[in-house]
Amino acid sequence: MSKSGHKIRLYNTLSKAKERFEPIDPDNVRMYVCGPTVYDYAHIGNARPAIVFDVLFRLLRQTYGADHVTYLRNITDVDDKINARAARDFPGVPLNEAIRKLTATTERQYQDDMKELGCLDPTRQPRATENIDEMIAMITTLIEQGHAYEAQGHVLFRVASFRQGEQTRYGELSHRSLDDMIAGARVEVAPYKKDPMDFVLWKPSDDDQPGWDSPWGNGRPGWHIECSAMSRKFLGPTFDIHGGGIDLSFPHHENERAQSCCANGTERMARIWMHNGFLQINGEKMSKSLGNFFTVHELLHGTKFGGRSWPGDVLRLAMLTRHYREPIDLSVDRLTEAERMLERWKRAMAASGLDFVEANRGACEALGPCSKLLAALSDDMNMAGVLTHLHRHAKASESGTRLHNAQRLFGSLNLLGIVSFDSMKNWQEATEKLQENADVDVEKITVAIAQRKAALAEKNWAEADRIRDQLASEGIRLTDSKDTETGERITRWEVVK
RNA sequence: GGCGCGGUGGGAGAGUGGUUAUCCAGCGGCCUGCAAAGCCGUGUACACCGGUUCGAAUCCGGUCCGCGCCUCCA
Repeated sequence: MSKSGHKIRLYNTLSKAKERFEPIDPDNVRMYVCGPTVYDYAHIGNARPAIVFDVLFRLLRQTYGADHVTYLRNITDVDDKINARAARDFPGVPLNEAIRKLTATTERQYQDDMKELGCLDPTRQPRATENIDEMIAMITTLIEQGHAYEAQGHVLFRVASFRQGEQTRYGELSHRSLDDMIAGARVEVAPYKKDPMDFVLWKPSDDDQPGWDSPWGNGRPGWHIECSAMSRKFLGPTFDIHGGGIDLSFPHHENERAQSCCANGTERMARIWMHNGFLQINGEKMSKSLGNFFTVHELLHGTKFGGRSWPGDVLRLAMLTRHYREPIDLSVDRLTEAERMLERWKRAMAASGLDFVEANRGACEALGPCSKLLAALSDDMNMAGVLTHLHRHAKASESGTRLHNAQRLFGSLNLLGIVSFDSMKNWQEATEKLQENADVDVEKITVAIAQRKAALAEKNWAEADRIRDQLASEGIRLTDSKDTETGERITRWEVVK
């Protein structure tokens, strides 16, 4: 049971069912998510797992306490794509230096992008190149225990050795049998493999490739081993949640799991395996060849998508308008709808008496989510249910119990990382600034409103409308409302951009 | 070829063996001198064909269509 009383249920790819989430250690809930390979700007598809698991991170922090959750997201900075890109972008520079430059810049871009999307920093973001020793140690163990073998400078994992008695365990996660995989394999099998499914743990490096000394000569790790080595180092042999995109379930996660269980002598690597669905653009798979490939940076700052840029909070909300396990279609319509929703919520909060000034920071940040919303979120992150409750609070804060619902709305949006005290403060200041900076004569407007009020009192509709139209032509919009107590007409004005 | 996922009203998107999802748009009404905003009400929806059932969009079988993975990929 969580400290705040709600029960979290999560869908486990391994069991193909929603499971009650029971942390191994409630004082240290541990989650590992596969992070980026830093060779280029993150594309918008990369943003989905970052956002989805950030929401889960926030839910876990809310449930078990902010100091009782460890979220690890790795940085893959050794990879053949990186080598190729470094050589291309930094010709004439020694490869190691070129790689360092490339990965450092790309990683910085990634961090900036994710921050703009409202993602908290994971607890740790270990780099592969800083944990080569741990990988070598793990590979050594695997060889010693007969789970791996050396062949022509390569070290390969013996897939058939991941078993329980007579029962092979390889394929349990992605739910496919070894026979199926071999039958359906379309890749040529390297001659040094004893079995077609065996995969690389370590491979030799040429002089023009990054390499590290190892018992098997100068070489570099295979892709899968880094996650096994780093998760063990920072989270231990068995942890609570392993996340990533659905495309990673095979072979990456299958391989990770085989390596870790064999090397650690454990039955399980992670208790729950979670996978987010793929992102599409206007109904098509995003790919460079289709010309519908967009980076997070382009969406945030460029004009390639829909002819304009999109704020991080809008992108985040749009990304959360579909259940994380389903494919999501990103389109201008979806973004526009998210933007309108968000705009309405912000207006509702501001109009309901929440004032985002520094003096209120502590009180605002202490506001929590509504319990029904939390229950929906805890049900395998049922965002549709979450959105329903957000709408309810927005509606109620516009009409009924205003302040209370605005507080719930803020507390909920804040939990989801869609708004924060600072983002609302900036929004509020920007709105005020728009009024202040606009080239308007407040005195004149005040007089005009008074004149219109007088005209209205005489039921001189024509004159009243003329004044309103005149102001409208100057970019000032008047809106009337009634004082709920006295019934008196209240006229507000705002600058229309 | 193998494995898997999905097809819900004009659009988005949940859920569920019998009871309003929700949001946007539309329509009707309230409020308003009129606007704007807001409020209330409103939809022949659940790919197709069979089967189980008192009752299925929800369970079972089949068909069609779309998609993903099996190769770097979030």
